[in-house]
Amino acid sequence: MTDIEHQLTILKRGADELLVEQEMIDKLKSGRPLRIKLGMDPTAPDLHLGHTVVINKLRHFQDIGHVALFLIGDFTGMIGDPSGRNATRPALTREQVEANAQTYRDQVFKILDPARTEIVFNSTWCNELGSAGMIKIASTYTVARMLERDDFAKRFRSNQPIAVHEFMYPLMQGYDSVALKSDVELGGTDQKFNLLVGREMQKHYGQAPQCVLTMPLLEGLDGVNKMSKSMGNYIGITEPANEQFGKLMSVSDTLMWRYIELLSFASLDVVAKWKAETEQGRNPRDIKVLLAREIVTRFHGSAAADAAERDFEARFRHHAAPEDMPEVEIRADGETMLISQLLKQSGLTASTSEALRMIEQGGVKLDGERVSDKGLALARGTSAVVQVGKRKFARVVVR
RNA sequence: GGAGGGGUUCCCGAGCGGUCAAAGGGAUCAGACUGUAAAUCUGACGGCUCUGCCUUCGAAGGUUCGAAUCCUUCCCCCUCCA
Repeated sequence: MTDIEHQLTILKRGADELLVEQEMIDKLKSGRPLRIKLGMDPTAPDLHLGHTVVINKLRHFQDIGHVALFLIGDFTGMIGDPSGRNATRPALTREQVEANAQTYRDQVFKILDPARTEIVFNSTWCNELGSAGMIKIASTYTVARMLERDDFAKRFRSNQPIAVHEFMYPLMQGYDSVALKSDVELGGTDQKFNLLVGREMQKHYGQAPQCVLTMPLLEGLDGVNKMSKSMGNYIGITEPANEQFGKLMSVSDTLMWRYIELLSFASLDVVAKWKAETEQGRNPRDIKVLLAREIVTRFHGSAAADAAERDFEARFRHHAAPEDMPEVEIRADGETMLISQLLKQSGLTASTSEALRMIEQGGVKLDGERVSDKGLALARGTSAVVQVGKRKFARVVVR
């Protein structure tokens, strides 16, 4: 396999589409470090694994010698990306944008190699443009072409409002490519239109058009919907190691391979070997542990990954209590406190009714002993490890 | 502007004067089985001082012994016509 082919294999791993492949090959052949653009609007304060799919891809490019341009869309963030939307996005305030931009900066270097990364803000050049510059940009694209875009077309057809400034979003994103002279731009599949506008825009400004590499949207823990904070099916990159480990272990066997493809840096040969082994009867659980370890190590270091694994083993294989759990002090009104009250007040259940239900269903344990008496009263001064279901623990003291 | 159809518990969706805290499905949670996987089975799924009581069916009023169900006003959505 030639060097170019090898690079191409790495870059196309997990990718949805590479446009235009021949152009990509030519760029790689030139031998110079390519400028790879990835833009993110600072809309959400915290990143989750879904966001990292495309950042990982940027890392792949770095690993074979190219330059990462991580663009924080502090200007475009204030327009709001209409992609995949059926309504205008609320614009962000300057303060929100800045706060989020800072978290992004802190978080992306868990993945990217700082030595080969330039962090750029598009307000740098967008603010320079002025009205005249904006009009010039707006003149490069037509309304008809803008309406080709599916989400705009749908909204237009169904008489949902499209504010004029929303047309500016893809144009400004495209102009970013001009300003950065990018060779390749990465994005999720939902970004395809915007990425292609970048090509048009570059041609218009006399540059060679960038190649476009789109990555699939990562499914969340449910394996169905895309990972998102609002669906609650995400693994945040700042979550504690134990949480990340546990959540990864709870992923289904099918989804596991998807996660490996899009999140792991294990080489394709290794992945192929894992697959072969599983088919020959190796427990997929073992592979999942490897994945969980890798991800936790990436965000918390290997010591934390060791600890998370040990904790996981203890808790779920040997049914021990976790190493650290919240400590709660509850004040009793009288000399004793009912177990249902304790559960509610310690926050282990949302309501008294839920507490009683959990006891009926055998989901409550006190120092490892299942509680079967709904009327159990605990004397003041009692201290115990209370467990509800498989995952909720607290060390509770009655005062 | 005109005509029609809707708003029910997290979501979808039945109910159309009492037997309704409200069918069914989904999601979720607990238990069993496991690899905290999937599948499967069982159960739960408004709140509380829990064999009972209280608050829910877009909002506010009203009729009635009794309303998610009937009436009035208001708010919001959808479809068709202009």
